[in-house]
This record gives sequence, structure tokens and C-alpha cells, in this order.
Amino acid sequence: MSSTERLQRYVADECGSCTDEDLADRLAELEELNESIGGSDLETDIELLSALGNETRYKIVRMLHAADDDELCVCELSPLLDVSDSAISHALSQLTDAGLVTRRKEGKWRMYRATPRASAVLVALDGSRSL
Amino acid sequence: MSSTERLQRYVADECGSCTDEDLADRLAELEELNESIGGSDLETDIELLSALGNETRYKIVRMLHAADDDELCVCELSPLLDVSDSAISHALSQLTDAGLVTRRKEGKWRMYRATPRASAVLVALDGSRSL
DNA sequence: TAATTATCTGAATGTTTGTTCAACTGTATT
DNA sequence: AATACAGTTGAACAAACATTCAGATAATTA
Repeated sequence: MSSTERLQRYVADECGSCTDEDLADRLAELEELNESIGGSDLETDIELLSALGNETRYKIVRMLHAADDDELCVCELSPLLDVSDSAISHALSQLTDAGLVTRRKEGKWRMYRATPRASAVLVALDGSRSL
Repeated sequence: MSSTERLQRYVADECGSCTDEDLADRLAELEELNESIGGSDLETDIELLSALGNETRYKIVRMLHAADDDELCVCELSPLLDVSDSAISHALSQLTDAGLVTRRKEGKWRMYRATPRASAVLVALDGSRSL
């Protein structure tokens, strides 16, 4: 059973009948919905979301966001995370790649800061919690 | 090397010196940052983010969001996703658990709709793309 | 220059995830 | 009742992931 046959039966169910033309129209509508996704950068968004969707990385971004416009160094993040420094470093690399944090060298310390995009997403999460 | 020793050296680097008291103060500050994360429901957020952080599931939510306040049935999602119906069903279950979509029975069809929270997150992603 | 420190990197590995297949449930049609 | 259909569920398994360990790198200090 092809999936358009099922769609045809669904449209018929809705409208009483479904000519091939009706079906084509509906498929075009759906295709349009799909096009509208093109406006978002699918890959970038998914990289961002899956980067944030992990406890260690989420906590890091939360802390940086809570630090407001202050940056924190790895040595400040470390005491509050119960994973190795290596894990933290891997996490920070992935967050940097995903555009959620930025890095700056300061002598032998590395300073990290949440990006505006990271903050925007966290604010949206917080604001929508009770919807 | 314990992580608080490193933090102590960092604070000393910053301020010129770091007594045990200075260190305790800084640790307390950081702990406070960490507490502020308590306000967010960590587990729920991570479930949501990792649910959205997958191509199949992201596309589904995007389509439902693009359909605005209209619901779509599985038979309408299926033609635009190149995975099996079973995969779509698994995806929809996970999205439902994560609070990103809602389900409704309509005869033998199942209708799905994006939740306000899902829309809020997508809007934030779109709005922050150029920040 | 040698030693120390902060962080990173890559390989290794146990765990989780995403998809499919096969079988099932509930609904509609004949 | 029997059949067809829409969608779900659970087991299975390859692929992707998260963490750790060991060693590397770059900056600082002795």
C-alpha cells in the first residue's frame, strides 16, 4: 500500500469523494508545508537542539546563561558537574560547534560565554513552561 | 588535583590572592548559579530538546507547526517523511511524551497537533537565527 | 630549560538511540 | 462474521553517543 493511496482514502473520508485532482491538490498543500521548513536551517537547528539535549551540556549552558553577561572558565564549571574535565571539554567543543557558547583565551584559562541564541532558547523554554 | 584547588588558583590569579574564605565565597556564588537551574525542570527540558533534536521528529513538529492550528493525521505526514510508518509512530509517541504534540482519535485516523510549547521553541529558534 | 598547570584531543568502550520487521489492536467496510 | 485498514507496540540490531583514560598542547612558573 503506497502512502498516497492512504492519503486518497483520507481525503475521500473528509470530503465525500477524492478525485486524482483532489489528491494532487492535497499533496501540493502538504509539499508547501514542507517547503516552509526550508526557511529554517534544519541541520543547524538539529545540531543545536541535540547539543542542548544532554544533561552535562544543558547544565553548562544554564550556568553560563545564569551568569548573565559574565563569562566563566572551565575551572568554575567543573566543581558543579560530576564528570571528568575531559568530558567537560568535549561538551564545550560540541556546544561551541552548535553556536551555543563562545570561547576566549585568557592566559592559561579558557573563558566561555553563552551566545544570544542559547539565551533565546532557554528563555523560550522558561516562558513556555506553563503553557 | 581537586577541582577546588584549581579554582583557588584561578581566584588568586584574578584578585591577587585567595584565602580559604575567598574560595568559599566563590564556591557559594557558583552554587547559587547552580540553584537557579532548579527553577527549570531539567529533566523535562532535556526530554523536550532531545526529542526535537532528531531529523524525523524535528520535521514532524515543523510540519505540524506550519499547519498552524490545523491538525494533521499520520497519513498526511507520511508522504513527506522517508521512514516507515512504524518509525513515524515511534516518533510521534516520543513527541507526545515530551509535550511537543497532542493526539486525538478521529474514527480510524489519529490526528496530531503541535503544542504551544513546541511552537514557542520553534519561534525562538527562528527569531534567534541571525543574532 | 625543566616542571607545572589548564585544557584539549583521540582512541576505546559501554550505553543509548533510530529504524525496521513482525505481530497486534481497534475501527470500518463487505 | 470476515476482511481490510490505520496506526501502534515490542524485539532486534546497527549506528551514534557520552564518558573515561592516556597522552598531547600551550601557557606559566621555578
